[in-house]
Amino acid sequence: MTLPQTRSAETPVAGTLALEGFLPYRLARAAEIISRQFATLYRERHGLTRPEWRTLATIGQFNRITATEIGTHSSMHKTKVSRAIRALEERKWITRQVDQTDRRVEHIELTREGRIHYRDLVTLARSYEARLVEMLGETGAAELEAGISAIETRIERS
Amino acid sequence: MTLPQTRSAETPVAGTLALEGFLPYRLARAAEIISRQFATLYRERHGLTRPEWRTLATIGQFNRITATEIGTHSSMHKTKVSRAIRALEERKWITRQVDQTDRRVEHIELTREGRIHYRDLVTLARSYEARLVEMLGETGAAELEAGISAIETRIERS
DNA sequence: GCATAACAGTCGCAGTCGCAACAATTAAGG
DNA sequence: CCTTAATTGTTGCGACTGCGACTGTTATGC
Repeated sequence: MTLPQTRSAETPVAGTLALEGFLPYRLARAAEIISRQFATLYRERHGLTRPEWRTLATIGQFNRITATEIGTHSSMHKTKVSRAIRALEERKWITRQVDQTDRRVEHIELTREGRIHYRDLVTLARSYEARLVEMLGETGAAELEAGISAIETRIERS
Repeated sequence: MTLPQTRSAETPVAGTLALEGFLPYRLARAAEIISRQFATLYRERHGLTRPEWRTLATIGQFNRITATEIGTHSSMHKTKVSRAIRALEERKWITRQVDQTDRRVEHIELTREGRIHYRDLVTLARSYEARLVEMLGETGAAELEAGISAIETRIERS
């Protein structure tokens, strides 16, 4: 697959918008390319979906955490988190225990097996990120990070 | 909603990956924020979904185009395009006519009504993009574009 | 000319998504 | 207390998604 090009057959029409130059489209497309590429790795290697990967990454990062906190930290809707947690629990990669002082809350931790997979995922993630930076070049990667930082700090979320 | 923070309650654990610093995650998140923000505009104003917006934008850009070309240009799966085309046709924003020399192919054009909405969408898109660049600052926006360009030119798509 | 492959677009289906509603529990206000 | 509001996590549901199979058509190779 190649970059979306202006069709060879016809010329763009005046008074129009060039989709391939429109920043939100380009950003969405770039993110999707990277996301899919990385997802292929953890899907093939661990059989995880994207929500499951994010959930596992968050649990591993904090060792003991609640579902709501996972959602906040990984920018996922609570139903996505809930379903990912259930899937990871069924694989016996995590356990939950109800908080005794507030029984609405469940604390989630990795099992021994979960920790093994998490460590491997961290390695996978680091190596993919390194490969990505290498492909983009130091300059390109730095610019991308700076641009993303601008979004993170300057855009108010809906 | 605020940026995902390291939880105040606990400190990150050693040997882990910080999701909030992981480039693919940050990129996906940034794209989603922008995408949602812009989608709110065209959804509220024209009642379009994301695939419909991309499809309409592509048809308007080329004036006369086929479904396959729309998919290539807008990076969308052919079923997504097919369904978006049907929805736009039901609104009478587009028409299709079968190519007489190759009857597999359909040429799609905007109707008068479709063109009216398209022009408004172009204005909406340009003003959102301008607002976005303003929020990011000239530097931030330029860096973001450069980073995206690096992805577009250096990453081979799956 | 005929069989086979390639291609355009559609559709059925199973999986995923987010919203709204929900049960269970705790917090807040009088 | 006791009522009402807020919070945590789950679930039902309708909408959306991509895959593979399909129809109809054109291109290719013998």
